[in-house]
Amino acid sequence: MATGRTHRPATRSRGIPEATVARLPLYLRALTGLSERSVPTVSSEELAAAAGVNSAKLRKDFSYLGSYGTRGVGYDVEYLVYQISRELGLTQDWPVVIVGIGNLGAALANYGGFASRGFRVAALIDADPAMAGKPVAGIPVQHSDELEKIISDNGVSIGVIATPAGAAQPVCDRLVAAGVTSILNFAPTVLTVPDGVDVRKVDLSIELQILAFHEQRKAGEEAAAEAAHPVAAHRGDSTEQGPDGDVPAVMPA
Amino acid sequence: MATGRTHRPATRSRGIPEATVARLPLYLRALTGLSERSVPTVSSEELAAAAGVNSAKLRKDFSYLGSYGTRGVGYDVEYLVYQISRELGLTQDWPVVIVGIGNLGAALANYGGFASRGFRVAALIDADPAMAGKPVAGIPVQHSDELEKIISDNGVSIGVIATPAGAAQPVCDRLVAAGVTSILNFAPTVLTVPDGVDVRKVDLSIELQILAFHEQRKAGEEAAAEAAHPVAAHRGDSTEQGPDGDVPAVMPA
DNA sequence: ATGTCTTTGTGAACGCGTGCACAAAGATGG
DNA sequence: CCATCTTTGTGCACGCGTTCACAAAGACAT
Repeated sequence: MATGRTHRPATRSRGIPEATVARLPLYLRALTGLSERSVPTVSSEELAAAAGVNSAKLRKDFSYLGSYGTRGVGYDVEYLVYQISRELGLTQDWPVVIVGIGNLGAALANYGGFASRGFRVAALIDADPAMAGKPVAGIPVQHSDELEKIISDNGVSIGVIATPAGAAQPVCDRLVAAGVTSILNFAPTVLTVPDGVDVRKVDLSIELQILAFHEQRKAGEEAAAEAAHPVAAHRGDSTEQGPDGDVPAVMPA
Repeated sequence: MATGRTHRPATRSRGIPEATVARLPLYLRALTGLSERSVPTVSSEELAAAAGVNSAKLRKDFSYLGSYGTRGVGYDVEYLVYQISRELGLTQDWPVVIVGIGNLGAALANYGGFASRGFRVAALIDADPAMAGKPVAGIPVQHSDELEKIISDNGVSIGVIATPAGAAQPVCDRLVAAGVTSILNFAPTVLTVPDGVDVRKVDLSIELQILAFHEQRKAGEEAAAEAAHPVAAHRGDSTEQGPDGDVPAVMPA
């Protein structure tokens, strides 16, 4: 899970479990697809398959929102789209700022998934004076000096940090001081924020490391299987290097 | 949590809980920072603070790896870096391919966090013939036709998908058929893969939506607090544009 | 109206993850 | 060598999340 919450003691906001909230966007996307194909109703089984989850889980998730289904029939697609959108707060307009317009920041500015979901890129901000005025995704980049003014003029409450690691905390502090209360952090750093501010972290490197762990484990099991069946030698890896690589220097208790 | 696992019934790989594995990269980063500053040892309390977690949790996490600390002193930084790296499989070289060299793919190719952690970008692949040969991050982009050959020649087992949503599943299928067994997916789609293949998902839009939910909730509470202040309006939750917006058309059971 | 059939909504059980609190272990000083 | 002090490693309890399994609810046909 690439999610890094920041000190909210498992608060179930208004009775909706955090895990459920995290899945609502998934359902919403699947439903939007159905809606575009003019599918009128959908069963929990079908929708669950489209969203890649268990149908029981989906039904329980929806039960936290209310009784929006019809037994024997399923869920009305349009109605459910509306209910979930409203629950997530996507029926209103969320101006966001992106700070740090490097490769990643530019990618985010160009990302279509924002505008289609009620998010509006209010401004792109970078510390490099050479970037100022240069348009990215049709929006002129503004200098960091303008940060506080931009936030307050546009009523921005959500900020995206795509700066290098070193700049992240200072930028974060300025965002918070200016009134931002939700931060999506792409910089590989642990951000410290006051109470009441939400931080979510996306870390590309961490995701890859988790994959590497499982990959290594799979390679190890495969090697063990090969040792049992010395014939089927797939993938000439290296010289056998099992899951432990070499011998641990300290014996576990 | 930007994490989307794919059908692994909470398998605790080799006794290490999934939640712990997800935190190991976090510890590793904090430790690397200490190592660069030549700090010899660190206590669980200090390291936990640097990694942004609870110290008890950190100690329990490390206990799954073995007894690598010294009571009364703490943990040896260098030794711990090595142990965690080995556990995550970062002592070996992981060639990865990035498919889909748009804004995001380019950002990933330029991302420094990969190379420094045992990952090597073996190839950049794109379906657009116009991109072929063009260097991105110093690596010439190759055409999709070469995909299978690249994977097998380089022994690639980890693939990164940064294509548009529509192209993701076909690309995924080809990657898997060619031998890739771990996939990091940035496309906003649910990927279907055979057993034995790991998928992790990073979805920028979903993270923002989760933030919007909490933001809305905060705004609602704030409004409720304001409503309570002026004349102490008890339970005025119906006419107020609170967290519910408008009145639900269906009454919950 | 009655029965059958489909699908929801949920009570209950279970398992994982988290955090507390403390005993064990080792360092350090006298 | 003994006492004290620091910090680890972990047993235990608790709460959240997941899954099962089924009763209730409604559609639909007769």
